[in-house]
Amino acid sequence: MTLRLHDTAASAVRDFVPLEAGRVGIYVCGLTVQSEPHVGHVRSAVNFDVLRRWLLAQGLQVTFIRNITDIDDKILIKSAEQARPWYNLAYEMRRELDKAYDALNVMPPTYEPMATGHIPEMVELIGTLIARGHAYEAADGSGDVYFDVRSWPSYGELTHQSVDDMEAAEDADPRGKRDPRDFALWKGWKKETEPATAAWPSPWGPGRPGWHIECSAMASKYLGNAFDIHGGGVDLRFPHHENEQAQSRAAGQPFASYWLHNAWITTAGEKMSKSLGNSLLVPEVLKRVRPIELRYYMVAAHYRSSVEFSFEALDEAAAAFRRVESFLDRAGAATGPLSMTDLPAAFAEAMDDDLGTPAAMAVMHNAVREGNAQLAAGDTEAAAGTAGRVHAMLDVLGLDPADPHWAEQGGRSDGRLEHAVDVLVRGLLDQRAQARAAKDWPTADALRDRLAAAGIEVEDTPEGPRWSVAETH
RNA sequence: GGUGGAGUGGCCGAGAGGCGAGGCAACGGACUGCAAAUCCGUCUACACGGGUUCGAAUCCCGUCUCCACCUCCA
Repeated sequence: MTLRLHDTAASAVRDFVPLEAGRVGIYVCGLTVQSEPHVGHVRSAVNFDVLRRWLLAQGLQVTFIRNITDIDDKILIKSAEQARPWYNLAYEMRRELDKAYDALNVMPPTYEPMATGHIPEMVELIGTLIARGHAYEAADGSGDVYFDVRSWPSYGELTHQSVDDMEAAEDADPRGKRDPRDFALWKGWKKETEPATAAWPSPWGPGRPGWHIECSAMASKYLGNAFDIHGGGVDLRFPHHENEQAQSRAAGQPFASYWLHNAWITTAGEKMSKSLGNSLLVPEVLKRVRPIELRYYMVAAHYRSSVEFSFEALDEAAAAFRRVESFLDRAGAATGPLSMTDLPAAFAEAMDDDLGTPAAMAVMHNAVREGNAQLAAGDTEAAAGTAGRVHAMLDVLGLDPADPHWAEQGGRSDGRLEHAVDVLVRGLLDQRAQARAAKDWPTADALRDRLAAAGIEVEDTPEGPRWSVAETH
């Protein structure tokens, strides 16, 4: 069985063969830290986290790079508006982003390079491009350096476009470009409007790097001139990834072997945007569902399908996940601590088929139903085995409730608090048990209603009553 | 104008020529003092019009609708 992945460059699903057996290098474009992350941003991170976990589950050694763009036009504009240094804004937003990633159990990258920490590498790469005749200094004395698109015949290859068919740029001010499609590698410092802290020395005068060159330089620094997978959101295919590939290859590097792109989370049928307000920022959504439930929602759809975000669908996903969680809870209670067992073959096949998480989820749900039936039949040994498989499947998806990471993220169990509440609830449940023994149903139901009013649900099971905090909203 | 993607049942979401993914909701049954949970069962599909085929949600042609991207910023 071979992992197959959809490669944008090939417009097809291809067998995945690492450049070096047993090792995989992945570069994923992170964010420009200019505003708070919304759920669309973290979807990309979650999708590639699933890819990473699946590769790890195959026993591969994975080097995972996700960058931070911490200098760009928007950061400069916003920080100026807020009258604070650009690096202050970038750092704050970076911390917000880290929090969101962490909340969703996205594994930290092997390295997380920041653009401003790699200026020398970018300057060197630009120098190489100029020396090879693929880049030039702007004719207008601005200090800009541009990539010469016409000098690279395969430009457009990644996104299957021809330069001549591209919409002519309505660029009234070509700013010293030879062709309107040429893009900036280096942006000369604009003394009048930009702070001196945002300019670095270079052979072409003070300035800062263009967006595309950052990723080219950082990818090769940490992964080498040739690496396996480059990922990002669909919007990055063009121009960003097309430009990256053109630059790196024009500099003589093979660059990425596979290009993976995740689709959007949309609202009202459209790409998320700030005009929709704050409702879709990650902390906002996490007021509604637990982080693990949000992650489930994201993993339940295929990474290349756009997902129409709605709170109703989110609630449904949360309900579905609680069913799985409830099975593991009850299986654990019946059989003792659960361990992971082997992954079902159908699950592995689904994951190998371009990370078919929907089909993989279906396998997991079928196992839950089977396990529930085993529990109902009193076959705890079989149920323990099934629960072990469910654990293993959830682990690959980063959704194992037993992962201590979730407890730190405000999961349902906080040991001390739960114990304290348990003692209090047990007292009431004892009273209810007495009432039930006496067939005093009104009293028994009144006690249950009282707990319900406090947000505690009671279920009677063959092993006695269980209580849990209601998840309704 | 170019490039890429989408339209599936009450809802969310898979699949990509034949055997109805899965979940949520609803309804019926079992279980329960009543519930809850669980199990069993049931219902509603493939945007539209043609075509190919023994057979089409899936392939072909046409049409409609929607989305994304098209070179810092726009």
